[in-house]
Amino acid sequence: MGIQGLLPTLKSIMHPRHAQEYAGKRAAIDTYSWLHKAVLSCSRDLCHGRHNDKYIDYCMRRVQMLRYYGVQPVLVFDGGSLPMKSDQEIKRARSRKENLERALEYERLGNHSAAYECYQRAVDITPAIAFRLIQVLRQENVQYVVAPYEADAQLVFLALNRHVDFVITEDSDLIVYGCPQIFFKMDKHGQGVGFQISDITANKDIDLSDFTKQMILEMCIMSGCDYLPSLPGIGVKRSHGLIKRFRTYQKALKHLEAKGVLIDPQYEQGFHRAILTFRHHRVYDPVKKEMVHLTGVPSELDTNLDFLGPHLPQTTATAIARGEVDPTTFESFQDFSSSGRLVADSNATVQNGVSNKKVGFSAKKNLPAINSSRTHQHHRSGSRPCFQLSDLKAALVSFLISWGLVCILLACNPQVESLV
DNA sequence: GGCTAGTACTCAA
DNA sequence: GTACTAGCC
Repeated sequence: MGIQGLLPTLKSIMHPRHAQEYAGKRAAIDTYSWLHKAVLSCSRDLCHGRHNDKYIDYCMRRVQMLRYYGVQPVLVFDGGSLPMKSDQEIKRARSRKENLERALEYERLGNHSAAYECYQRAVDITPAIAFRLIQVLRQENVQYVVAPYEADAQLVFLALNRHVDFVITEDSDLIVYGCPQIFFKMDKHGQGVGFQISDITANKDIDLSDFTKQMILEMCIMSGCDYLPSLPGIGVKRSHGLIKRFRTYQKALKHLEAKGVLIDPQYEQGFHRAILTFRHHRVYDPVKKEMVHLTGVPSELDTNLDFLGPHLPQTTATAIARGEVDPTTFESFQDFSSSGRLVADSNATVQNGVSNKKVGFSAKKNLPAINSSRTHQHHRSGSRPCFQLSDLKAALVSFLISWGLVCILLACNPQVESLV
């Protein structure tokens, strides 16, 4: 759900941007935010378990648009859900079920437009739906990675470690996770609004000039987030005022208690957990090819981190990241059966790092989730490997081929022109 | 003024 | 996931 009311309070530092302004850069994409809209055009079929490519077309058009403007996309998918979010998941599942029942009823009564609306609310973005898109990404040589848990944390990991230059999303949580550069609300033409953490000191609505990263995090959690509901009557403005005055959430809570506000004893512990969840979320490191924390866990931290979700063995984490196994069931994804429906083979599971023979997607098996050689090329940190001459040649050849293709397409296909 | 809760919206023929 | 807004404190 993100942080309610956060984006409007940061309006003064949100600037209209176009995808072409990010030419030459690499973007990590919150694919869920695309899929969420993309499935609307074919929700009825998806609710009935029938395949419909429209949502794939939606995503691929955006991929092509970004590539056209010189932006290299890396699509990031959500993985398993966290125990802390299970209540929310149950509520959403119940709401989808109710909407599906309503849709079927409206359809029986012949009210197709009402049924259609309910189908849109009933459609669930399953790992199988994501997997269909991943198959196309593989064919089109588009880089992707499936996060072990929340995509948000994975997106920020890629940005903080310079695997990408910025993130494309609709979700305000990216700011809470500390993402340095975000492109919000990008439409099909490539228009959206840009956000840079370095501008935060210039914000007008709420003064964040002396706020540290930690204070922004605490302000956001206090105003209510996915991992902790806010105290009654506390939104962004009041939590900002409290953190500005008291600097830490502990002191702010003490002040509220002194004023007679009743605070559940569990609340402070929940606050601490929420902080740790944002800071140390489990993500996949495409270079180390293993699960790591978004930011390193200090050795003195003796808290049990089980609420971050279990640590998965390297083979499992890699199979998930590559989209070879379902991140929620660990079952292997199989190709489509003759009926055109996606089936997961229940006999092919990865458990405790011991992979069954069947695990692994047969086609283009050796294509990594994020091609590590490419990833290395784009490293700008101290650990950046040497840039090889063969890489330069390959890059030059692929650049010339790409531009040749663009020119041919422009000459033959008026649809490409419409992207401009 | 700020928060809450409700509604509407995202696609695209 | 978002934005907008009526109604409440």
